[in-house]
Amino acid sequence: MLQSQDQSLRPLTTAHLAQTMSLLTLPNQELRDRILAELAANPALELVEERICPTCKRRLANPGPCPACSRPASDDGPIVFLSARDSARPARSSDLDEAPLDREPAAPESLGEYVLAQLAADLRPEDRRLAAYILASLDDDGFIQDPPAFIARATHSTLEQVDRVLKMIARADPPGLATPGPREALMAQLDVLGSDDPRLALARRILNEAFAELGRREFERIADRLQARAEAVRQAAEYIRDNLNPYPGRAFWGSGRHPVSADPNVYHNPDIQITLNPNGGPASLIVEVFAAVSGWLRVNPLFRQAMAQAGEGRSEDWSGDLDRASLFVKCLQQRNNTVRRLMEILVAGQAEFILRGDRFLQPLTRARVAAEIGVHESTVSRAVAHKSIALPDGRIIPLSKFFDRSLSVRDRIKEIVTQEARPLTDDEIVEILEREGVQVARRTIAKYRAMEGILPARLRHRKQPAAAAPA
DNA sequence: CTATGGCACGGATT
DNA sequence: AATCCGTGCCATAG
Repeated sequence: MLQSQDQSLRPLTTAHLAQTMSLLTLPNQELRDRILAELAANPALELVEERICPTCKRRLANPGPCPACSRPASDDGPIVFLSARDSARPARSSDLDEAPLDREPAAPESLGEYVLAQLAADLRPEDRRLAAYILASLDDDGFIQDPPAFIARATHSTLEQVDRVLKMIARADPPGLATPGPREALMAQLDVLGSDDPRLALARRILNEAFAELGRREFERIADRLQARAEAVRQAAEYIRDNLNPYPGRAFWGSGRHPVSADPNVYHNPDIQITLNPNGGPASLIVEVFAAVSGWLRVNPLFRQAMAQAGEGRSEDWSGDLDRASLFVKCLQQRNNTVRRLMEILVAGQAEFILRGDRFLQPLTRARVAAEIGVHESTVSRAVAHKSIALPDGRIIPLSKFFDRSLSVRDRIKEIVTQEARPLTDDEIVEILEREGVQVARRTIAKYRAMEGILPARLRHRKQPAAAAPA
């Protein structure tokens, strides 16, 4: 901790670089913990309260005018800016009235307060106490252990009331809270998402009828039972894994301390969100890079002042804090800056992909992006790693998908196969793609097929819907 | 003989 | 420096 010798110099460049790199890799969930730890340990750091843009109601993470609103409406280019973390939930007017939100965001209890604040407007006065009781009874995973009847008795409420409030809570921001277990949490999240993703219907059936098998990844067995294609089941499972979270209480407040159950089915709240710009043209997007904490960090000016006034006796102790604080702030700014520039390029180059789906992903390498924004390619690599992004249609995908060379081809292959009149061999698929200007090796088609769970031509006979029934 | 899956090499990523 | 991914070559199933 104390490295008193180093302080004479300013070896900040290397330390700066190292820390920036390490921060860059962190997703918001973990960055948040990191920031809170730093705040607690360093009195020179200060968390300044967030501001809310008066016109568009967005929470701003930086000083200065709101970038989403200060742009002229005629500008159709993408708008990329930093916004205070608030995950996939659009700003609601009711939040603004209850302005003092998580100022001290660490305490797990505040998850309840956070949800309660959202519900405040819609909640009948007589249900308020009930909601508070339920939220207080949630366990760490966000589940409610007690059966509704028990709650009703404990709070002198009717079962109808309890059910209604439970439903409201389950639809609130970390969706799926106050459900009895992972399965119900996932189903509640499906209802909230309600996008038009084709995998959604099957996902719902799987949760309903084959939840245990899903946990064991027995896709073939599920396909059998539901009379569906194994490929479709696999995709639905993928959708569940990417977009839903079986432990709604954990994802929200960071998984740092929990043993995180080796369950890979945990999604992070997005670190970035892209929405359509209602004021701009059809291709105008708003990109919000969420800050990890509400408000913005700076070196406490009072602390700096106090140090200047204090005698020399104390100042060494404090200057260490001061240096660390300003270093930390700089690193954070650098991280934000890098991510912001990265997103500018991604949105500019991949608008089609964002708006129209996997097929339209342009081939893009991290190296090219690195050259474009003038950083080392490993920097881009770190900026992309471990981050997730919410697309306008509600899908939440890892940021690295933007660099997946095979995505568009795999998507095309899926389509070709579903539309084929007779089973096409890998070589024939190669030819089709060739004619479309896409050059891939035959061997690669085989690999992609495997990835998508598509059977080889020999084994996939006719139609797609229900092919696996007879014994 | 043809369509696929296994193994290994070379470039890209981390 | 370690690892991942697209490909080419080869053995094998049908």
